[in-house]
Amino acid sequence: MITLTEENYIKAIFHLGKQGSETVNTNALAEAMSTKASSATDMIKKLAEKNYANYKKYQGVSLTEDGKRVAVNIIRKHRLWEVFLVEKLNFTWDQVHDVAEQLEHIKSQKLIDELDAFLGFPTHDPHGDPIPDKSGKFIHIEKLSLASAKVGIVYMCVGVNDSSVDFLKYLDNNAISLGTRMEIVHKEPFDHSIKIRLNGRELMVSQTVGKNLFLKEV
Amino acid sequence: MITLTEENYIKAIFHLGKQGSETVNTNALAEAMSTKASSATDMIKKLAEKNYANYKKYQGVSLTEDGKRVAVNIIRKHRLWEVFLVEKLNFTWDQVHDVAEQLEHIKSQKLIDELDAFLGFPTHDPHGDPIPDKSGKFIHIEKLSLASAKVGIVYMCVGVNDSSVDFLKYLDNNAISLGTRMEIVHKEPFDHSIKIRLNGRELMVSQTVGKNLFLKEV
DNA sequence: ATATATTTTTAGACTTATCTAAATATATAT
DNA sequence: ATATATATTTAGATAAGTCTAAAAATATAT
Ligand SMILES: [Mn+2]
Ligand SMILES: [Mn+2]
Ligand SMILES: [Mn+2]
Ligand SMILES: [Mn+2]
Repeated sequence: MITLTEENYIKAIFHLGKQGSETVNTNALAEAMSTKASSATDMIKKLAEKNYANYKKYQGVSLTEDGKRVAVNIIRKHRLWEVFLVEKLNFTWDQVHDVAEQLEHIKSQKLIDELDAFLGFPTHDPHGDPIPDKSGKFIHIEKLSLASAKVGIVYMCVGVNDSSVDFLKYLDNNAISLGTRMEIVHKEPFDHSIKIRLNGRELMVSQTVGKNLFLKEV
Repeated sequence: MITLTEENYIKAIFHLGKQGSETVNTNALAEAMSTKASSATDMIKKLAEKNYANYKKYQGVSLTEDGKRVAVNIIRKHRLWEVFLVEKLNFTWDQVHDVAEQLEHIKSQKLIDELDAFLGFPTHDPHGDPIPDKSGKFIHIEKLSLASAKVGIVYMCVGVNDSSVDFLKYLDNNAISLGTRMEIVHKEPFDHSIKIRLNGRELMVSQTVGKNLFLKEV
């Protein structure tokens, strides 16, 4: 039996440590969990005790195979629910995350299998993030950030790095969504801002935007 | 802020005390919550403190208007999710309750409003229980138990009193579901068993079944 | 009316997850 | 190499929800 809190820590270790294999610092984990380092230490010990995490004092934490399995399953549930909310319940992509944070902890194998089928076995969530299949495999599409895109080439938007409400609304306000095509017009060396052309009009975006928007060549 | 545990106690008080207005014994509440009377006492105090419950020592507990609002909202969510699971995700009526027990605690007004609309504003759950509308109103249809039905009259099954897996599977095995029509053929005075006719065939059911199946005249 | 049984509450302990403050280990700078 | 800074762990408290055992109140029986 695994608690909701344990699940959330495991998920955080997975995300911080590149799929849970790299070692994660106690402070980084505490920061991600909006808690104190002492609390993180307590939980790390508990996860190690339960064989979800590898831990040596002062040496950071990583996930065991069991821990990774748990993490992937929660991520799968989270992203499937996000698809459901957008596709079936008229949520926008900036409204789904908080609800999915709750829904991802519902325990029922049949529920998630049926939801997957009901949605037509989606491979990506509303933010372009891949949805692991039942066996835990991610479909990885190669993508690059707008910041590293090349002038003169046409790309399609395939994801976001930052899924914050503010960023997603910024994209909405500028009519950028998954599938939107854009050409890189100019990259300003001074402040790394980027001029792009989409749907005829030109738009200037900051380096921050550039780093948080994922593209692929079309 | 209200915890999951508080919500479950409030729901139990509501169900035990006929919509929360009648007074509920500490022992009955503990029994319903599968816990000890001392724990129930602690929670009753807490609910009274938060103005969800009326409580005088040794005199039992009932819900305040606030408490009733909370209870009705949870019941609304529970039953809407049950409809979703049956209508959209191929769950059978004996599979939905445990999952709905989890889903009913998800907090998002938009989620429940949109789910309601997505399902076509259903008025009853898969067990025939009424779903309160957004304002908390129940549509009450008059129904009677099979045990109190009259010989020679034709009825339609509209609900169950006992939603246990065993009872629901018993009904499945005997091809009885919501909407099934049946005529009362004979009521046995000795053990109160009942002979009914449905779809041409005759079936003998016990008094227990009679008390747990709800009908209305057609 | 008094004794007995039942119900309910209280007292004190335990678990999980959190916190603050202090101690200890590791990393960095001179 | 030693001092200083940073990161991590430990110690001790707190709050929520639970438990057992004992005390107190209420209900029932003779
Ligand atoms: Mn999300
Ligand atoms: Mn997402
Ligand atoms: Mn139910
Ligand atoms: Mn139901």
